[in-house]
Amino acid sequence: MTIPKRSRAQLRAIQIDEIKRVAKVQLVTKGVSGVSLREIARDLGLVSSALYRYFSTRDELLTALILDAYNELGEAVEKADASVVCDDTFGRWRAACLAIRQWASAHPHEYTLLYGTPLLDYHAPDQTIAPASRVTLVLGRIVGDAHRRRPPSAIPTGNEDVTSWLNVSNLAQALPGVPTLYYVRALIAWSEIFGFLSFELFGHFKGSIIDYEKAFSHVVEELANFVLY
Amino acid sequence: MTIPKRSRAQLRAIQIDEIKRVAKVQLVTKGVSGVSLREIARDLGLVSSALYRYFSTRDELLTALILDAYNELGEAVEKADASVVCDDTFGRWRAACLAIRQWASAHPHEYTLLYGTPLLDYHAPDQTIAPASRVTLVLGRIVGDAHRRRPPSAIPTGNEDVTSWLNVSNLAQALPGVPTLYYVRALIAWSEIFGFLSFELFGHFKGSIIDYEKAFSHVVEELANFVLY
DNA sequence: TGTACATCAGTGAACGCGCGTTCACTGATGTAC
DNA sequence: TGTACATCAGTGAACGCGCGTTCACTGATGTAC
Repeated sequence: MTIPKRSRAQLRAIQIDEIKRVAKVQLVTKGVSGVSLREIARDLGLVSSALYRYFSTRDELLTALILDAYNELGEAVEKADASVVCDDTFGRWRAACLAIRQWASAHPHEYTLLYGTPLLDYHAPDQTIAPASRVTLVLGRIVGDAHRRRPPSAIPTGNEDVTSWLNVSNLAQALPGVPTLYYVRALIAWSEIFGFLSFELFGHFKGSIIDYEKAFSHVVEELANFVLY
Repeated sequence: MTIPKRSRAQLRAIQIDEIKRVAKVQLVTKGVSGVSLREIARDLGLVSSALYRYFSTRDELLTALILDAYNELGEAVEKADASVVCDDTFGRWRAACLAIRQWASAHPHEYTLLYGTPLLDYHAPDQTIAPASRVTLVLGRIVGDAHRRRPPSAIPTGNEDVTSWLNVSNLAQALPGVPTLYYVRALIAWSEIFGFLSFELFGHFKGSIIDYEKAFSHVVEELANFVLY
């Protein structure tokens, strides 16, 4: 009987995963404020100070949870987008949006961690920017592809100067090939997807909507007509 | 020198206002979780148990804050709507939406209390339903008035059965005179207003928007075209 | 108009609980020569 | 291949702090007759 030997680095990685696993259970059952280092330690049969070998502060642990959540969501949406043939921009839009809702429904507390009230006294480190952008980049690419496929005659023109109130260079990067006139629409579509899901999860649609999945898919269609063409 | 005599009922009302005043300061400076009965008592020079004469539990105090916030916002929006001549539905829509944003910007923590992550272990009593509906009713009435003024020829028709996934009787009441086909659009417009404001206040638009007020007013215009005509 | 009694605001002590973080330490595992 | 030293996981006690809620009580204010 040989004991499988794991290196310190391996054991360390395993322990970090264990801590995050238990923390996520607490997140799901009691919300962010219920994530407690002392309770994690208790659950793992450790003394509370032992956790400081892995996370030097509670905020650092929360950051890890946030990063994981952004990456999970981002990966789900990227996969959904990739599962539809590139030319079918409407299908890609639909798939991406449904993937967002699916993830949010399956992980309401993680969703809340990302899109609910920001944590007080918590400041997201720069680390989180890239994972947080994954979803947005997918949506922007789809909108961009849709507009690149439009006949030039169908492209609306306008002469309002938008540079004073929108960050055009940033949006141009996120929405490649999209006419400036559509930037506001893109921002609306983007924020409406999450606005709808927040309203759904936070209970503001109670009494108005019976079947949320069906309602959301109609919303997605309306938004597609609004932003893709 | 006569001491102005106040009845017990008057003194009680004054004390309740004082407690709420201090609680709101805590709400603004430290968020909901920072609202502490013991600290309120300290601020007022009272012993903590004295507060139980006025609020039998912390949740009851929070409910009072929520009610006040809903009513403040509702009143602001009702006034904005009433300040525009009734026939000008676009003007009324614009005024109402801007009033929402103005209130949210001026009271971000109260806004968060109403539209951010719901409080854990807090269940809103039925009391809050009516004040919470005030804003929605104003918006619904404007949309309804807009549709009632449309020539019948311009009213789109569709034959999709919406009753299985929307609460039609409820929506018919909130959107008097609005064709069923527009219910989804109304829900989108409604949730987008708050979705936008949440994204703004919670920092998700950072890097995309420079002048939020101007961006919001464009959003309001797009939504008006989307939902009023 | 005065007395008797009920109501109610506020006191002070206590219950029982939670938390993040620091620090000096033991003992096992890994590394360099 | 064996020894010396450094690294690191985990311990246990402590610091210093917070909270909501209950309960028996005092003393002032209001009410009914």
